[in-house]
Amino acid sequence: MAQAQKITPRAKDFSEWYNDVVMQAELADHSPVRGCMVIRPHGYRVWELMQRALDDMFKATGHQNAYFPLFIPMSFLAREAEHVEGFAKEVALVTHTRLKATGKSGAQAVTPDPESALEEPLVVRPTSETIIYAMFAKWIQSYRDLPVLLNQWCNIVRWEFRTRLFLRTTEFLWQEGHTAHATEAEAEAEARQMLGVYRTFQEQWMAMPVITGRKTESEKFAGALRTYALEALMQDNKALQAGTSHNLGQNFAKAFNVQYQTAAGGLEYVWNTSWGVSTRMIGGLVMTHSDDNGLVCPPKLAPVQVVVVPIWKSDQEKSQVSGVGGQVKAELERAGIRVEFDTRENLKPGAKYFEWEAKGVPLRLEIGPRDVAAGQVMTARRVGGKAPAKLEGIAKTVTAALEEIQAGMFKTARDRREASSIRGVTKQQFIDFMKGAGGFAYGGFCGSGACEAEIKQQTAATVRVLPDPDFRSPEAPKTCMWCGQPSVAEAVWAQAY
RNA sequence: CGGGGCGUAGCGCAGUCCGGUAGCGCGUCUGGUUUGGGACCAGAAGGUCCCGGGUUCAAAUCCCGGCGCCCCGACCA
Repeated sequence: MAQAQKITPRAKDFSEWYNDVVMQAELADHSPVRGCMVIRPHGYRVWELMQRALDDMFKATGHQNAYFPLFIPMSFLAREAEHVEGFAKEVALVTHTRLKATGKSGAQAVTPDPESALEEPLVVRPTSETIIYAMFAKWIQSYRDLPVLLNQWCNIVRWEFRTRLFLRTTEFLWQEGHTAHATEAEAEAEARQMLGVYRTFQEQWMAMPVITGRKTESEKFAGALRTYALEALMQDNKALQAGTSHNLGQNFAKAFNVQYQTAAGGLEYVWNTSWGVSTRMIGGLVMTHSDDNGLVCPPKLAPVQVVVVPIWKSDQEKSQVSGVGGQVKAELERAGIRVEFDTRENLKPGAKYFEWEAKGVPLRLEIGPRDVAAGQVMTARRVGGKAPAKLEGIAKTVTAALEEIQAGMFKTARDRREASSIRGVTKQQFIDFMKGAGGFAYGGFCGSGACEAEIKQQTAATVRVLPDPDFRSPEAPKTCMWCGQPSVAEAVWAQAY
């Protein structure tokens, strides 16, 4: 309820709009702890639906779930030089194991008991490579033990300066896959495979178009050999990194001594990968599809796919439409559709419409006396118009409509992204583009970190990915769009979240 | 860590300049009438005015000192 508040229009203030949509769709709320969020039932349901789809895909590609601890010995983080460098600035530490009463009141009533200081502080995991590979070292002896294909669903903590609901919070939920392989080629194939899984999920479930590709040195994961990523373009033309997959090489294997005996009797380090997506995707979902009326959710991830709203005047009409509404609900449920029958009597139908629209329900069925008489319901799409539908075969009609909505959302989002992309940019076009509306800019790149840094400094744009073949321009650029030196790869730039 | 905004009922805000003991809208509760795009009438409940000190006969309001939140930038998934 409480639908009277207005959502700030996107055009007025995109950040405010985003906050309003998240809050009014009841996806999440701010917690008493700065930078942390509470994921509310409606938002958590979206996450559960995401988890289920992804988990099925992980299982189908041979992975098993496991769980590793929240606490990691501080020294573990330090074992891989690049890794510790990457995370040192944002780890939370556990230094004591108990509190002591001070006799004061309020916030000063308790204090860490100095007697209980840990000899070695524990870090709250910002990611689990170190503790997982420490365990892999115990479990892996022979080439017969490989590959190891694990995943865990968990929370992690990164102490961020500035946070935003779902997009960047101090604590967030994610999954992290961790694998060990006998050869570099296998590890590379795994990293690429999982990038493909993410792409399938984001395109087909989230209806969010992504560009896949490789990260440059400056953007890759701390400790990885190579990082691959998926980048989506939000409605404000800023890019969102929606997932990453890393070929870790033997960096962690060497740091944690993960070795195996080969068939020939030699001793080799394993090759690792890690890959993850997080609740950040929910932020991506919001900023890809939603409008000034609230959340727009693709049917496959909508907690409520269909809402049935009865309309009546007299008691007789009420019992009539309620009967039909109940039947429709039951029939849709039998067809596996997530449906809500909104029988609340204290709200007028219009108020219900606004509420369910803010919550992103893709399809609404209105049933009034006139519909009952005509053997039909009125269908109203969250995005798109109203049309009557025969009661007979309603489940089929609705299923088809949901599929059409899902496909339509992907197409709309992809068209929008393409309309905000330019290819083969020159330096001046690039500067103007980034200063103006922004979006994805494709151009030649010399590969130098110096060029990258200068571009970032002058335009706030970074290389999002060196795109995979599916996304490259028909003609490979010959020179770096910035410095004019020979291009080593096409790159996609954007200002990013 | 810089720049901006803000903290008063569950939510959104007015009142602060110019001190006089707190109000509006929405929501909530009760009863009744309503219901094809945000219902109406009547009644009711609900507040340490962010915290601490100071000035004053009197502080939401003035002074000093804290704390917290949001937005923008630097850093980052």
